[in-house]
Amino acid sequence: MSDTFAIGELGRATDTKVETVRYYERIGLLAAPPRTSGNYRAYDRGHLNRLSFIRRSRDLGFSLDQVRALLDLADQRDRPCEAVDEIARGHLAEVERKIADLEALRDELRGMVRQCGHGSVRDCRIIEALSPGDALAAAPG
Amino acid sequence: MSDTFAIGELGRATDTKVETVRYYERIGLLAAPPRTSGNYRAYDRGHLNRLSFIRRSRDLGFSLDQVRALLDLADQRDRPCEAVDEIARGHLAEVERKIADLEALRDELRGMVRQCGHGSVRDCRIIEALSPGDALAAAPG
DNA sequence: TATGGACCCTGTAGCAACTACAGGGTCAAG
DNA sequence: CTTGACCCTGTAGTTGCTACAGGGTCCATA
Repeated sequence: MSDTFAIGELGRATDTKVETVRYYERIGLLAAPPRTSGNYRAYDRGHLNRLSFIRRSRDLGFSLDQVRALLDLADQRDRPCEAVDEIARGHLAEVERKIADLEALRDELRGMVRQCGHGSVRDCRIIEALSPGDALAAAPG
Repeated sequence: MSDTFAIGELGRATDTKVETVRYYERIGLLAAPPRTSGNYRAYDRGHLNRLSFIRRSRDLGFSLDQVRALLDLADQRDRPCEAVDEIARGHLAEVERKIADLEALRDELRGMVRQCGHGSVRDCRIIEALSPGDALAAAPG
């Protein structure tokens, strides 16, 4: 029933390592809380909300800079939320690009793995696929 | 028609920054070439092949450690290529996992963006989606 | 009252995989 | 003989943490 809590408790409540909480404070993402007489950080519910927001955003893949911007925007409750939308859309576009890249990658890897004849490295299609085309001739053999 | 070339040329030929080439040398991925009288690195076709292999592997998302392993294996030409196959398969599984993660992420982001009513931040669904459920009550406002 | 263990503090260094200087040396062209 | 493009070494920065080392605090238990 305490209304403040120490860093370990905060970490457990938000699934965040203690070092990470201190790191967020150091880079100015999470406000420094008041200290107890023993110099322990004393967090309150506001900090908990803030950190939850940060962690959820991070889980969704927003960068720390994006999280910072989102936090700033979340505080300007009367402003139009276009900027928020833009950050989210930008991130979505980024994620979609990454997926496309990874899918191309996956297809190439699948091709490589499929062609592997389990012979010797000499005839390995994977090594071959990774080697430069006309340069093989110059390789020591 | 020179049979050796300087680091800049090597970089251009493999789409690699000069600093990156030196970095690969420093971490022992690319053999240190002989030097000219003026202490310039003098690369030959073997280095070019090696670096091409490295870059192609990196483009395909292999980690430097994986690349190192692939290079070692590629040199053991008489060994069976199972180890190569295993690295490729492991990497493929990793890529597939990443794609699945990103697709889940994308769906969540799409949902958020779709619901944005372009009103004020106060009513922003995106911010809401990022905020902890029961914690909103405690937010100032 | 002492002591043990769980927790907290600061500060620094490490991870991947580069990238970007600073402060110099080399080399070919004009 | 100077300009400018290139090269050299060494170090520090990037992102987002994570892992110590070397201490201090707090609370329960003997």
